[in-house]
Amino acid sequence: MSPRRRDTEGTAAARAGRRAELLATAAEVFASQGYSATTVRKVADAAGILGGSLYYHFDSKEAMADEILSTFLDDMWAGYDRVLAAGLSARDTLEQIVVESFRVIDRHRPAVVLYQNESKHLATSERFRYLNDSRRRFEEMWLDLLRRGVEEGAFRSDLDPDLVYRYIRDTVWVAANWYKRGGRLSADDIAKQYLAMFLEGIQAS
Amino acid sequence: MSPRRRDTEGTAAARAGRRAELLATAAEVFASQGYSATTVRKVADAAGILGGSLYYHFDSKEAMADEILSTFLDDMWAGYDRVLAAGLSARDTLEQIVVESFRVIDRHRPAVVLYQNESKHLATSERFRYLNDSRRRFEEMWLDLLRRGVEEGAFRSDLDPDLVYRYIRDTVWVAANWYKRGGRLSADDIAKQYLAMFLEGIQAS
Amino acid sequence: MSPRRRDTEGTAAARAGRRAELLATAAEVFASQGYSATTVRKVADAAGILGGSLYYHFDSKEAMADEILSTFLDDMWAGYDRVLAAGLSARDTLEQIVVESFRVIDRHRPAVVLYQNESKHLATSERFRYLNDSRRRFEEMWLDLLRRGVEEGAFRSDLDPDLVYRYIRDTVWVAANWYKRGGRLSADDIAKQYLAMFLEGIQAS
Amino acid sequence: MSPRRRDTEGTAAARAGRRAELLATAAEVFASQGYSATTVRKVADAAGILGGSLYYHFDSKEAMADEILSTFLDDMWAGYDRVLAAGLSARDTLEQIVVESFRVIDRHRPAVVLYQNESKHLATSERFRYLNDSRRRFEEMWLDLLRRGVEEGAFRSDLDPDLVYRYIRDTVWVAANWYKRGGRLSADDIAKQYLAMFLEGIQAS
DNA sequence: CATGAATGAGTGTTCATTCAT
DNA sequence: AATGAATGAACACTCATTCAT
Repeated sequence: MSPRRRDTEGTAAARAGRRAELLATAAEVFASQGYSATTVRKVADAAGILGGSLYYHFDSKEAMADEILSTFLDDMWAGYDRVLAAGLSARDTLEQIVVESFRVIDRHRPAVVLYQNESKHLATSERFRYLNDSRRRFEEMWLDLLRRGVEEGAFRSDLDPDLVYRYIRDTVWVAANWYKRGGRLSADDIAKQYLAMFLEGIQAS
Repeated sequence: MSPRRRDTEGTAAARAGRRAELLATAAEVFASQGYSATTVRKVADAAGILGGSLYYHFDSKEAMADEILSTFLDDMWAGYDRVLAAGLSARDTLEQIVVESFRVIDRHRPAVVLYQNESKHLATSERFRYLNDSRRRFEEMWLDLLRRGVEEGAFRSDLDPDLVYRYIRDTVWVAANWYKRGGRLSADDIAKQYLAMFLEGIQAS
Repeated sequence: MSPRRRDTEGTAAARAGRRAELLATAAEVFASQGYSATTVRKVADAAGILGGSLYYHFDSKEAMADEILSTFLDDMWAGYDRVLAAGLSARDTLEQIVVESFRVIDRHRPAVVLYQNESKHLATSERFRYLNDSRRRFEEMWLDLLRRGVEEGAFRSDLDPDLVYRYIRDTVWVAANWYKRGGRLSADDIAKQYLAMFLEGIQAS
Repeated sequence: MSPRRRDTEGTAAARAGRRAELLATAAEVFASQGYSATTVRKVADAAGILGGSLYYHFDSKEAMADEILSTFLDDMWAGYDRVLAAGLSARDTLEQIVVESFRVIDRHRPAVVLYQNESKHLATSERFRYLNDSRRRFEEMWLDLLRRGVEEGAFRSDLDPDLVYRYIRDTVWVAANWYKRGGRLSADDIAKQYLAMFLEGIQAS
């Protein structure tokens, strides 16, 4: 490794680090104020620079949202794919997927909130077509999983599959709105209790 | 009833009707595009009038959101209060509250979506203080209900009450995002299945 | 005089009375808020009717200003012409003109304020050309009067005539801004004291 | 003085200079068209920039008026205070105050016109409370001065003090409407002749 | 990398005006 | 005579974006 190469790497890494910092800030502001209500200036203020200066790093406000969302989705699918590749039973897969989901929320909370609130709207633009792709793959994954669980005798057969899908999907992801890293309950704690409710319900047995 | 009185009533009713029409349109647009991303002109377009004409009926965009939200919340609490006054067991109360919630979603779908997405943001302004009041009352009602259910031996005691509260709250209300009146499943159908999942879980027994 | 003619006259008189009432109201509002800052609705509110209803009586906001100003100017010139026709000395003429001016202020206070504040701006439009005509005639009248007074040995000759003209003009008319009918000093009282100051100054002799 | 400090000063001075330029332009337009009838775009046009660009420099149209008026009033009172501190006789003080007033008109002509025409209206808003404060202090100063002049035997005692105050106040300030820098008569020339008229009147002696 | 100044399209809102009733 | 509802142009102001420095 030549010093020159080290310098270049150092610079590139520094730049990437700055990008990541700015994106984290932007995601936080987008999540807390809403994408549309967030001005570029607010993001810049939160980052301690002037509005125009963000354009040195990003092409547009949309580009920031794009990078925030695609980073989150890539990470999410990497985790899901690991689980799905493990060849577990439907019940165990569901467990792992839910656990993985709360870990993703832990790592990408503001991005998840942004996704939750704005993906429907953003997906109308060509640039965000992948949001729809992801959503469709997500839906297929869950419907397959639920169907398999019924076949394997693990899940009840008297419930509407679409409804069950939406039930779990909504419940898990909307939790990003209140989840706080380092709070009383860890992501894994929440996953465990949510799973208990999904599977067994809240009724005393 | 004299003709004159009928005329007056007709006029007043017509005016109220127009307001309600415009509010319904506005709620629809706010819900589908987001409050902040919705321009007053978009609302007016959807209503078939010009942007400025809305101001004959309403003081501001905020005033429209205000009326939409307070109408919905008033109706919701009227329903809840009827249930709570009936003196049912915790389990039956939960059932009725969930059923009532889906009926409110049926009647006020766009308002519920608006509430879901924007109340946090809107509540920072004095005018929408009642949003916070309602949220607090809502939270108390649920925590009381869940505590009582545990005492009555109806609900499991091994779950975190705050978490259960959020679980049910989120799951019910977020359904407003996809619920469609006149779809395959009625509001009561959805309530019934959601209750089954809340209480018994999706696991085969 | 036939009954029919009396009816017609009665109606016409009533209509003219309503016009005059509305114009008085409009003048009051124009004077107190400024022509441009006064909305048609404010005038209508002050008159106890709705904004659109004013258009039954007047063609436009400008038409109201027009009628207010021309009525005032006509009355003012009628008074001035009476004075000028009397063939008095310059000194006595000045006295009478000043007295007459304060009487016009008494009768048309809001119109005078409107004239003071807006004539410059309004006079750019064709419709208000008469404002410039009046101003020019007014200026000529005063310069003649002052010149004659110097010739007659009544007025000092060491002062700039233009300056003296502006001095008196401004001082008299700007009083409309604070003059109140029925106040401690009548219009004639003020005229007398102003004349004392114009002629003799405030210095003890 | 280090180069760095010089740079910083240069930049700050340049910014202040731009502000002052824009304010001078705005004052000119406000004075000639009236505050309310002046659109922000007209101001921007006169400054050779676009409407929105003004908001980089100022928070609002009101903020411009605020800065214009407070700058003028601060300068005026600084001048008055110098005169008042000199301990002159009432007569000499009056002379100096009038001279100073015309110098202020010379330096702040459009601001004075703006003040004249709009202060009554603007002063209703909290932000412009200082307009009322200044007006009150101004009134007290004059009434004190006139009373002292009578006591010192310099001014006539047969005139109404309030009336004399208004007479002088109006006459001096309304001159801002026609005063032109570099015209036939300098500010000091006008002051001298106005003083002659105030003190001795226009009557030949 | 960042700033300061500007752009220009668009936003919520106002308002003079119209007109069927 | 007056109302109620609407129009459409204009307004103050915002904001994503650009660019010379």
